[in-house]
Amino acid sequence: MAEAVQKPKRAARPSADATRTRILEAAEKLFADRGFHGVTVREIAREADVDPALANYHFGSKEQLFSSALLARAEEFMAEREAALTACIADADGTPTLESVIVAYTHPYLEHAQSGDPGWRSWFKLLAKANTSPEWAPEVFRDRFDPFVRKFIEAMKLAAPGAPDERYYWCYHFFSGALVLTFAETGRMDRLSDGKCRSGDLASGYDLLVPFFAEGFESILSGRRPPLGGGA
Amino acid sequence: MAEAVQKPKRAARPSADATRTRILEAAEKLFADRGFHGVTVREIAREADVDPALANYHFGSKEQLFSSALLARAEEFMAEREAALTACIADADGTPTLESVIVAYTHPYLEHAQSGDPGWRSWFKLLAKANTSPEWAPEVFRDRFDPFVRKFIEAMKLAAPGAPDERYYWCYHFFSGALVLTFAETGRMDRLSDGKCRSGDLASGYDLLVPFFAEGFESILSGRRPPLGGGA
DNA sequence: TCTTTTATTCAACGATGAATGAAAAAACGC
DNA sequence: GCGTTTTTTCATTCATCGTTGAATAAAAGA
Repeated sequence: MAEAVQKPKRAARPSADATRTRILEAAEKLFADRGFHGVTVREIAREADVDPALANYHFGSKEQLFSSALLARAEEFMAEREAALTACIADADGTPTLESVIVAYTHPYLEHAQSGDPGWRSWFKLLAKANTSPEWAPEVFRDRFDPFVRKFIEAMKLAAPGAPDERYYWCYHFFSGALVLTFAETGRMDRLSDGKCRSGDLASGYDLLVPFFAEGFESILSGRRPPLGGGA
Repeated sequence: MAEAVQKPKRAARPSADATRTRILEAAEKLFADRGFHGVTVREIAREADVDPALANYHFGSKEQLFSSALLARAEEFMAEREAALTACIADADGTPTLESVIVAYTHPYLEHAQSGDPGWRSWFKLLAKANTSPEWAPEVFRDRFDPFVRKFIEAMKLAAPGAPDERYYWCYHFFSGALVLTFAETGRMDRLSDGKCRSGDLASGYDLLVPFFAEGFESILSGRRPPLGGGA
């Protein structure tokens, strides 16, 4: 268990919390850029301008440091999104539109990306890397992310009931792949479009992403567009 | 430059090519599972059952070995897809449907995943990891993947002309995020659905993915569903 | 103030990383 | 077969990894 928060039975020395924060921020940034194995504890310490031994002192191990970095913003992020989702359902008396559910799920990404705190953009990159390397912090996915995703899928069922169960999961899967990649800002689009399109222009991406996936979800879940049937 | 194929001015010793192949296969598998920095050259050599020095002898460096592993199947894969795309356009006299373009782009994934050669499934995982860590082999993306993606986007313009340029890029971006994640088989869906849905059932995923994205593309590119406009 | 707890520094530990160069072995052209 | 080239082995290069323990400093409790 990552000791992200030391038990404060006695008041912590003022600079200790600051040290932990500095290490976490450095870890977030470097892990986001180069992944778990691409970064050394010493690099993180250098970036945070602290002694290398402090990373282990405060977080126990490199693995726990990674988990702590991923977890740090996950709590806040998931709580916000869950509140948005609950409100979205309540506002619609239990029958929200697909688009409103997608907005509730997605809008916190945009908000934080534009919040002025660059740490959020790093964290989204970290999330993208962890998404294709779940072995780095499986417990964070299991305990923090998965439960919220299940609520999202329940909301999708409220918005578009009656489809076969597997379709909700596959549709979510497509959606999450696109969403996570979009907010990872890999810069690929910039190159492909010769600069006409910028990965960092997340507002434009968001404005297109929401209707794009609302339509995709609806066509599949309503059965308006049937599965191909030729894949077997 | 990765010497994926040694210049055969003299016939190579039979076992030399076999050694290279064994190293490449081991590298493909291990890099796919744990990423570039998560694997050591010694592990690859052990998996391939060869001396560790041979990896450097045949490929020059760990980085070139990674590039070679990513490149190995890329040539064949991209050529097939390009042929499919060209045929799809020609068959429709220059005005293909969105769905047919998506099928041409995507179907080779499914074919190889079901080909019985498990190396392809590893390679798709490798692709997914490289997709969020393009710094591992930037030249492969630039030289092999990007040109084909540009052709795909041109085909989308034939199928649904007249939309603002950026929309094609963003739509492709969403699509590629979902596609790559789907064929990476992370197993996340299995867990989320309590086993009701299997990541490895790529035929089912493909059958839903094609209509899902055909509809998403169409709604955005035709302007039937306008961008949100609230993201700024 | 004195004791206890918490935080930080510093110097190491053993293990392992990628890569290399020289020597040995195997296949080749002739 | 013989000389040449290609491939393989082996020992070793230097650098660095994550982590630890002892010593020191700073804060907090009494």
